[in-house]
Amino acid sequence: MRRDAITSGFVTSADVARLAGVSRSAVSRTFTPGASVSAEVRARVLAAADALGYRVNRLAQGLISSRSNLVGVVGARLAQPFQAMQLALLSSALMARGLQCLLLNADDADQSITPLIERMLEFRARAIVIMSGSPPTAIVEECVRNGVRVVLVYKPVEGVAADTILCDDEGGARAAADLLLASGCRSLAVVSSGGQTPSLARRIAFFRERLAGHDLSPLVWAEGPTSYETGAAAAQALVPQGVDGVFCVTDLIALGFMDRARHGLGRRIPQDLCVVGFDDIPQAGWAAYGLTTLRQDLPAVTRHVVAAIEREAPPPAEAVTVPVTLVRRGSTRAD
Amino acid sequence: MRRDAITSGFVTSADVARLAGVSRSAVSRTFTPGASVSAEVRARVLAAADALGYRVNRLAQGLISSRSNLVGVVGARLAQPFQAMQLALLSSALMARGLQCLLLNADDADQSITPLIERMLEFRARAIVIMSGSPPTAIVEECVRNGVRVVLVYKPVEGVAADTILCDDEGGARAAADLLLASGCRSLAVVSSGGQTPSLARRIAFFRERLAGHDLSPLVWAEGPTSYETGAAAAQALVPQGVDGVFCVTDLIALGFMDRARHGLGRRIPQDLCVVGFDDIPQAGWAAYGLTTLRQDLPAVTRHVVAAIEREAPPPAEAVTVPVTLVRRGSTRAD
DNA sequence: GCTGCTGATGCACGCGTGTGCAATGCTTCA
DNA sequence: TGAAGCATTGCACACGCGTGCATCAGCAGC
Repeated sequence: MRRDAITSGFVTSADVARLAGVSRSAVSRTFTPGASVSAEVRARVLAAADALGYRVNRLAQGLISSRSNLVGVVGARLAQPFQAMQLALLSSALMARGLQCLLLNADDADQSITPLIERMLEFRARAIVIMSGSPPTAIVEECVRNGVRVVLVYKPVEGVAADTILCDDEGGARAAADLLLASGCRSLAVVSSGGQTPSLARRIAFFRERLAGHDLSPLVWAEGPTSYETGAAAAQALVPQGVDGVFCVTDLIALGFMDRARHGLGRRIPQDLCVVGFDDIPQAGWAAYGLTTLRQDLPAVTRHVVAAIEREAPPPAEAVTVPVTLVRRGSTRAD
Repeated sequence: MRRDAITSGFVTSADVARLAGVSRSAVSRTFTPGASVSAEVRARVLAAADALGYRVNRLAQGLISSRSNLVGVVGARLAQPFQAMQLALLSSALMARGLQCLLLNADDADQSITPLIERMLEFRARAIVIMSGSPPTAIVEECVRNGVRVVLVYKPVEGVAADTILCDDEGGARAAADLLLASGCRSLAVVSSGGQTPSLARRIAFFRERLAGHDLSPLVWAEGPTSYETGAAAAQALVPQGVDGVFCVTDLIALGFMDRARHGLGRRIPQDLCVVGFDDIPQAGWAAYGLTTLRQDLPAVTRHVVAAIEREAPPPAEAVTVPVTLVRRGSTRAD
């Protein structure tokens, strides 16, 4: 008993072929750009397809080519401004290229994102973009072996044939240090979270290194999640110690720091305290804050990700580093 | 020439069967819960699969069952806090149920999201969640006809067998009006954006209706995108007219309004001006704002969405309305 | 020893699509 | 007119998997 196209279920190319009075091949070719079909047959097929509401089954299509248009995107803390911006830009760019964005939320994936990557392999994804979590080398190698491109955003993995995109943590941290020093701050601190991602750790390290060149050593806060609340907690602990200049490795942390310093501890910014952030999320530019920060070039990052996915050649041996830009606002003093 | 499992490409169940010395059926049954396989064969198969790095092909799996585990999620302005929260919660909930979240960014889809839904149909998605845009009735009906569940979040479509989830715009708008009146505000305004979604339009309407019961008529602002900047622009225009109480249909708008009123126009909140928002995004609770707002129960919305996807029975005739909660903070005066 | 039953296993088919190959018909050129 | 070339079309196979059906071995009960 054949499926009844009227009653329910999806219409297949065989249904269309029957109605149009042609072979199934003709239907397939009609929807395949560059295939050889006469204008007359094409018209009949299109009419029949339209009448029946035919939609090509991409699952079957992917089965043939043994590769889908799916791109797995692994991310976490998607509700936070920076990650949300990243995802919005990336999903938009992928769609523009005809790629499907399969979103994998790593929030509940304690410890390892390996199961998420495995799921993408099962879907024969064309590529996997890692925006969060540190994938074990083994699983990345399995992806590469199977022809699934892996793009690591801010998450370097050693000795693996995957595209890696980094931002200029070094230049950013140095600029932050230089600006705070130029503002006359001498009692400095750097605020990060307990979850030390490679990028955040580098920002701390380069900031400290730069200060060490001036024989200064900042207080270091590295507890709690990467959140507004962590910034507030850090301010509560550090400001009473006389800190007059802070580099927060994330804008979100910086905003929490500013709020607690001002509204809880009565400090004036930038008169009593200078604050520098990192990322340039929209809230940093809001009038209540005016946070001086290091802007990440997210469009550039997105372009690199898409280029890595579409490139045919193997990934370059070296990571791409995207520059950051200092955006001066009211949370720091003019020189 | 058969594929060489060592060299490249994905391992198939036939490869595993060959190595384990069993039939391909045995491999399939090993990975099918509840199927009949002896412990000895299962062990051999698992060993072979592990040695070869076998991963079941979900594309082929979906082809068999003619239904995938994919859930299409249509959203726009994903970088904005509220939408980002929605997406974060939904993607997490879907993953917990073993469903895949296929993200469709509607930002570049001017006018119609129909092409996006069509793409989901081609992937034989199990369900489609519309968080943004107004799908034409015709395409929704096609989804339903093909057994693809459609869940409309805040986007009612008339006369269609789809689950619809609304929030209590009426109760929220009334609570906002009542609170502003109780605070002694008499020169009121309601601020929205130019892109009138059904939900936002209802908030305006019910707010006006409530005030009309007190013989009051608010100024209405409805221009620009639903953004922080729109709130600032509205403040610039409305505050000089003597407005002393504002209902912003979105927190993001409210924060822009507050910032301009305070830092640009020198008004004190709540002494000179009371502001009520809607949504309760994280920023509303930040110390710099303390925005009184109507909290949406996003976890409840998410639960309803997931329930609608998993339900076997046809969707209920009536929309589900999720209540909102008044969260009082410093942007309004105590009675 | 024979029958009936149960669990394990393999064969073969179908899911919906793309495509190589051969056959067919038409056009063009000598 | 005949041959060659080209565009078009259908047949048949392959993609990787799940599963109904038949087969078979093992075992209990008579």
